[in-house]
Amino acid sequence: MKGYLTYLILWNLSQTRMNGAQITREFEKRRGTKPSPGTIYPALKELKTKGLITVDNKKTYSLTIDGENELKSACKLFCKIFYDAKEMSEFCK
Amino acid sequence: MKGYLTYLILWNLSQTRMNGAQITREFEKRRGTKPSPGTIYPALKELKTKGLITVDNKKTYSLTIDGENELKSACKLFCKIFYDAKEMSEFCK
DNA sequence: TGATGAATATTGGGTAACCGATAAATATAA
DNA sequence: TTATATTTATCGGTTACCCAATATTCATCA
Repeated sequence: MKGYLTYLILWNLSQTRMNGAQITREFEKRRGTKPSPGTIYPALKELKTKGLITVDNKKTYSLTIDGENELKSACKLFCKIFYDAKEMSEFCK
Repeated sequence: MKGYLTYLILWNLSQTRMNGAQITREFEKRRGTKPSPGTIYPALKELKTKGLITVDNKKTYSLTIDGENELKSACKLFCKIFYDAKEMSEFCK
């Protein structure tokens, strides 16, 4: 299960502003394992380059307007692909 | 968003037995675009090699016991990673 | 102030995941 | 049967995705 990292960074930042370490902990909760710094910071850098997130002087990241729009599209696609996620959660009980 | 294909093949086969063309159509519905045959058949082959699915003489694929167990674990992980999928679906409305 | 740990960042890959092109097998029907 | 479409399969290649290792900056407090 790869490929969801960037998407989840945007999603997390849409809920609350965070720094890199907080994002890392968030992923640890979700996946069980900590993502490597070599995973998280290049990802943040790329998102910044694309203008989807911004950083303040305290290294706190937050979504831009473009980032929110991007997340919205990604979110729509996610929900379309996994439209039956509810049944999945029943299945694995 | 990559990495969910194998997982969704297992999930689809847990719902109903299917051949390669049907699986392809299922993905077209979910993603909007058809996966290439170069995507779907090697994936099926690998799952068969791993003993997670079987094929009958009509090329109809179905889950094995191992496949069902594997799916269950993958499903649990999926639900853990995307535990707030419901809020996501609200977000992108 | 200096030291120690935490957070941030970069670099250089490795490989899983997927695709396009092509070919072969199978089904459908004319 | 012949022809046409559909399905199945393989192969080579590309890239997205992520990691480990290392370096640097920052924060905290003795």
